Amino acid sequence: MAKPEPLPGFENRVLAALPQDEYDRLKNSMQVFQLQRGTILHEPGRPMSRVYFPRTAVASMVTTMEDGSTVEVATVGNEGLVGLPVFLGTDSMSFQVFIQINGDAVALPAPLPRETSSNGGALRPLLARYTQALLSQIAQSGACSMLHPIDQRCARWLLMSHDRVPGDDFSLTQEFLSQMLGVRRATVTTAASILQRAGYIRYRRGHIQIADREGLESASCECYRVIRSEYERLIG
Amino acid sequence: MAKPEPLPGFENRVLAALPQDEYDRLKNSMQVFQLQRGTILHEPGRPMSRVYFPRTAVASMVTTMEDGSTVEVATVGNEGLVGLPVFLGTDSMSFQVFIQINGDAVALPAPLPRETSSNGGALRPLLARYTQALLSQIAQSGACSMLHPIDQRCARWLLMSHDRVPGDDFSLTQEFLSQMLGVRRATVTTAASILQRAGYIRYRRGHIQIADREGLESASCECYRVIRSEYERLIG
DNA sequence: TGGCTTTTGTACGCTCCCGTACAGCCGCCG
DNA sequence: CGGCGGCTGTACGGGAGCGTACAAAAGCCA
Repeated sequence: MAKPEPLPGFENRVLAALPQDEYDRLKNSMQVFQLQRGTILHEPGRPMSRVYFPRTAVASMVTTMEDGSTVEVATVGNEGLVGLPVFLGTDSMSFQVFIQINGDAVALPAPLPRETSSNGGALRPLLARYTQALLSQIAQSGACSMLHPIDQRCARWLLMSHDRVPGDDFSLTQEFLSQMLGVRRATVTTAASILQRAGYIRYRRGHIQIADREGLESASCECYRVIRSEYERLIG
Repeated sequence: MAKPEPLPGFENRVLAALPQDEYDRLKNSMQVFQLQRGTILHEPGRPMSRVYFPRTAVASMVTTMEDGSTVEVATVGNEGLVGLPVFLGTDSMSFQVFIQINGDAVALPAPLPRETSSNGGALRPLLARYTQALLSQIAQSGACSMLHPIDQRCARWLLMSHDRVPGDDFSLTQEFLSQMLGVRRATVTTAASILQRAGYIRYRRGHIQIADREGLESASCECYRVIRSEYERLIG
């Protein structure tokens, strides 16, 4: 299962699926943002003022518990968008969303141009199918973290990021990864060492490189394939 | 946090939120099913022929891994429906859905009457908000099972079922509950004993009674409240 | 170049839950 | 009313990951 081909100009896949005229109509309202790791795109409960369509950036949706511990519930990259609630009838959701991997994203203002959000356009059915794909992703990764050991989940996470990023490497600390996976930093160190010793990845001080993608896939659990094929079925 | 008031006639809450005329238009296509525990409402990948709106029945969405192990990803009762994909643009999803607690449900044929699924009606925005609530539920319970000990999760599960069922008791074996929570049956026994000794629940041979709801809530983790308040915000 | 900060490696005891196994018990059905 | 099958209680060793702690190395900045 090869890494997905990047779109020309590293476009967002949802926007790229729009018919030309609809895309053109939206173009005037679009704004491009360079986003740095840690930038917060949405705080739980706060109204959203923009909808972000990542191009090379990758975002994380996380829940925060009362004791402060956090877990990632989903990854959003160029295959999707941040701001589904805007289409689902509210203007906020209960997760925090922030940038995980530096890159850029296209944004639209949150109360979208009427013609776009109403029926008849191509955007709405696209978003509906993306919603279902996201739902599957969240469910599958939830199940995954209950049933599969940390090194497999680690491999899965790296593959999913790799799919959403231009090259073969990106910046990432083990500390950060541990928060995404909901485990200790030390646990990530062990898992990553295994993958590194096997030659699947290489990393040094906050920077990681996917060296052998096929190997990494073999080290991951089935969940990577399940999620990916669901995305392909629904929005591929 | 008291148990939600049952609707008159134990109606499904989504259908009950429809304006009278829209409800009446659908009424002709409705069919009532008595559903027994174990009845399968949807197999992964298979096209859905009906959309089910549970009234007193409760259903579970589960993922099944390649090795056969299963985990519940969501519970659906009178607050929602089984068959969202029909509204999201496909006709199937990647989970299995089956009946968890005996009861009845109203069903509509899967390619819904056109006037209903198109825009302008009251149903579609309702479903959109339910979709978001379901998404939050799935995400929160995923995070929950990573971070919270089994007895708290057990209490949460019981509360969520209690909310969706007419009385204070329902039939449930520890074996079944263990599959829902993704743990060993023996682990459930220990967790349930704790709750029973505290006087929160009473059970005997496949039958459980909620004896002290408030106590049970105190034994549950925050996730119950989080999920419930998100439902109230979105479709309350 | 040298020092400081950030990141990574590793260790140790501990807890929760697993896998497995078996015993006891309830309640239905013959 | 007795047996059988399904449900529940309990036990024991094992393993994965936790909390904590400290050391080493890599890069940044002065």
